[in-house]
Amino acid sequence: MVARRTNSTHVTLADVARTSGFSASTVSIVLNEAPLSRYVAAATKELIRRTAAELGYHPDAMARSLSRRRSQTIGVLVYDISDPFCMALLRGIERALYETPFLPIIMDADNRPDQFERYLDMLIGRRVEGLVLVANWIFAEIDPLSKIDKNHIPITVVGGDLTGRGIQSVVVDNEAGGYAAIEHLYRMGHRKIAFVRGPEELVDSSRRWVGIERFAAEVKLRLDPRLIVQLPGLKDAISSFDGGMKFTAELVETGREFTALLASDDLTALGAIRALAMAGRRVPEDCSVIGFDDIPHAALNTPGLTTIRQPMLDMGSLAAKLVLDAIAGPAESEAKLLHLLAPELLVRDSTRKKTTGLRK
Amino acid sequence: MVARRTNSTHVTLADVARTSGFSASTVSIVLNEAPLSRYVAAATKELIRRTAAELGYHPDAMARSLSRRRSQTIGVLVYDISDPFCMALLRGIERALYETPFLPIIMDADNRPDQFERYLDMLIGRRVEGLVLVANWIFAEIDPLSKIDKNHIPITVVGGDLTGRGIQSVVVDNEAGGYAAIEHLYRMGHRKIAFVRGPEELVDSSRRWVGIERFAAEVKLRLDPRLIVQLPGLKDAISSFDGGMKFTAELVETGREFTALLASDDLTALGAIRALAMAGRRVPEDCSVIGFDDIPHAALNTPGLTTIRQPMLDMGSLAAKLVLDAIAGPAESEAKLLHLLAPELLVRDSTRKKTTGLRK
DNA sequence: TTGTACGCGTTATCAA
DNA sequence: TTGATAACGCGTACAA
Repeated sequence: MVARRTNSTHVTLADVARTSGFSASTVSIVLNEAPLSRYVAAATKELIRRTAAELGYHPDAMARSLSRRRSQTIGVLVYDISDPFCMALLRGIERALYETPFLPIIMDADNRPDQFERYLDMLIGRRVEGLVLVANWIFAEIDPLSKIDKNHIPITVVGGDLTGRGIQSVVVDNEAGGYAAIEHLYRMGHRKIAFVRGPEELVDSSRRWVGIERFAAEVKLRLDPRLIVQLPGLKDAISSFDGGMKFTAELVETGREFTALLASDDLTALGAIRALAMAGRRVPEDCSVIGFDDIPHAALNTPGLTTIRQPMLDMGSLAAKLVLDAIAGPAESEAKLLHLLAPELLVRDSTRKKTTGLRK
Repeated sequence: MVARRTNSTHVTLADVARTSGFSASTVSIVLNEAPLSRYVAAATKELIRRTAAELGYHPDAMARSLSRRRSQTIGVLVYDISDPFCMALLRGIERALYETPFLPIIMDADNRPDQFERYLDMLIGRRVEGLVLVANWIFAEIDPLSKIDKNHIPITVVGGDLTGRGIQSVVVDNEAGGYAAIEHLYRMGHRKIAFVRGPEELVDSSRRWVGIERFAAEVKLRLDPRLIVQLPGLKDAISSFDGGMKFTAELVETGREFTALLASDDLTALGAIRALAMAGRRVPEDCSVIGFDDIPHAALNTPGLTTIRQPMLDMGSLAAKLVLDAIAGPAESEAKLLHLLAPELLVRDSTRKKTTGLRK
C-alpha cells in the first residue's frame, strides 16, 4: 500500500509529496496550516494529512529552523541538576514554555565550569533564541557574558544575582526572607538564637544576613557573636548538610545556651538537626530550627522543617517569561535587571514557642 | 577592525571565509580538522582559527546535522523530573554521554501523558539518534513503541521494566532488593514485621514482594497478613509519602504489635516514620524502618534511613551506553532486553537490633 | 593547497 | 488552487 521510501532514513516532506501526488510546496502549506492553505481544496488537505500520518512523517526540525531562521528553542543551562533546589525551577520553566511554541533544551553542567562552557557553546551552536541559567552556589568564576553578548542572546539567571554583570536575574528577596525568619523565632519567644551563616562568597547569604541584622536592630535584640558560626565556601549541595552538622556540633560543645537555631538554608538546617539529635537535643522541644528555601526534603522530614519558602515554580516561570519577552520585543530599553520575588514563611513542626521552664 | 557582518544574525562560515580571505571549504576543512586539513598551510590554519575565534563563530548545529545527516543527539525523556529518584539517573546519563560526541536533550513530561507524547514527537522531529526514557511510576498507558518503531530509533527505558513490550530496560534487581531488606530486619532479630507494600500496578513493587516472600519461606517466617497494608495506585511522587503516613497510622491504631517496618520505598518509609513519631514511637528505638531506593533525602533524614540502594548513577550510564551501542552497531540480533543491576543494602540509623526487653 | 558545485529537508516567493 | 525555484548554512566530492 504504502509507497516505499527511498532509503533507511526518516520520512521526508518529499516522501509525503510523492506518495500523495502533490508537490512539496502544497504539502508544506497544508501541514503547517499556512495562510495559503485557505485556498487548498478540502479533499487535498485531507489526503495530504492522511498520507503524512500514515507514513509517520515528522517534519525535520533542523531543516525547518534553517529555513525559517528560527530555532524556536530556548536553552536551560543548569549548573547542578542534583541540587534539590532546582527541580521546581525547571518545572516552572517548562510550564511557562509549554504554552508557547518554544521548546526547552535542558543541560546539566554537573558542577563543572568546563562542561558549563562546552554546553554553552553547544547551545549557541543550536541557535537557541534565549537562555535561562539556573545558578546555584557560586558559579561566579564563569563569565558567560562575553560569548552570549556577542551573539545577542537574551539571557536570564534564576536563583542567583548576576545583575552586577548586567545580567537580568530572578531571585527571591533574601533580605525579606532573613528578616521573616528571625522575626518568626523572636515572636515565638526565642532570644538566645544561634546562627549558622552561609559561606561568605554567597551573595544570597549576605542578603539574608542583612535582613536578620535589620530585624535585630529594630527590636534591639543583641546577636551574640559566640552563637554565630559561618560555613566555609562549599563545593556542592550536600556539603552544606555536612557543614551544618559539623558547626552545630561545635556550637553545642561550647556549652553556650540557645533555644533556637537559624540556618542559612534547609540543607544546613537538616544537618543542624542531626547534630542536635546526636547531642541529645530534641527538635523542637529543646531547640527550634528554621531553614531557608523549602527544598522537597523540608516537608518530608520529621519534624517537618519550618522554613522560608522560595517560590521556585514562580521564579522559574518568570525567568522563562522574561527571556520570551526579550525575544519578542527587542525593547532593549534597559529593562529592569533585578526581579525580586517575595519569600513566604512556612511554619511546620521544627519551631515552637520557647518553653518558659528550663529543660536540662 | 573586524569586518562588519551582513546582518544581525549569527556569525556564519561565510563570514569567517570572507574575513579571513579564504574560501568556505578551506575554512570548514580547517575548523573541523578534516583529513584534508593535513595539506593546509600552518599559517592558513592559524589565521582561520583566529578569525573564527575573534568573530565568535559557532557552527550552526542544524545546518551541520542536515548536511552530515546525523544529529549527534540523544533524547532523554523524563516522565517526572521532580521525582527525587531521577536526578542521579540524569547524572549517570550525562556522564556516559560526556565522553562521546553525543549531546543529551532532556525533556520533562511533567507527569502528563499528552506532554509526553508531544515531546516524543519533538524529539523525533529533532532527529535524535537514540532515546532514553526515564520512567518512574506507572506510565504504562503510554505506548511510545509505535511511533518510535516506525522511525527505528534505538530506545532504552531506565527505572521501569518495559521488556514486556519488547523495549530494552535497565532496572534494579527488585527481587534481590526485597530479599535483602527483609533479611536485614530478620538478622537484626525482628520477627514481627509490618509491611507497607507499593501499589499493585507497580511491577517493581511486586518483584520486591516476591523477594520478601522467598526469604520468608526460606527461614520459615510467617508474614502476618494483619501487619501488611498496601498503597493504592498513586499519581505522583509525593503521594507515596502521604500513603506511607496514612497507612502506618492505621496500622498503629489497630494496636497490633510490630518491632520493624519494611516500606515499599524511601518516600513511603519517611511517611511511616512521621506516623510513628506522631504515635509516640521512636525510630529506631521502638521500631526499625527500612526503605528502598536511597533517594537523596534518605541520607539527610534524622535518623539516617536504612535502605536498599538502587545504583542510579550506574543505571543511567548503562542506559545511555546501551543506546549508544545500538546506534553504533546495528546488531539487531535480539540484544539482551532486560538489564538487572544489583541493589545494595545501606545500613544507617533507622534500623537496629531488636531490644530483648519489652518497651511499652 | 584551495575553490566550485551540489545536496541535506523546509519554507517563502512568485508563477501558472 | 497548485507547482517550480531559490534560499538557509554547512560538509564534501571533485576539479583546479
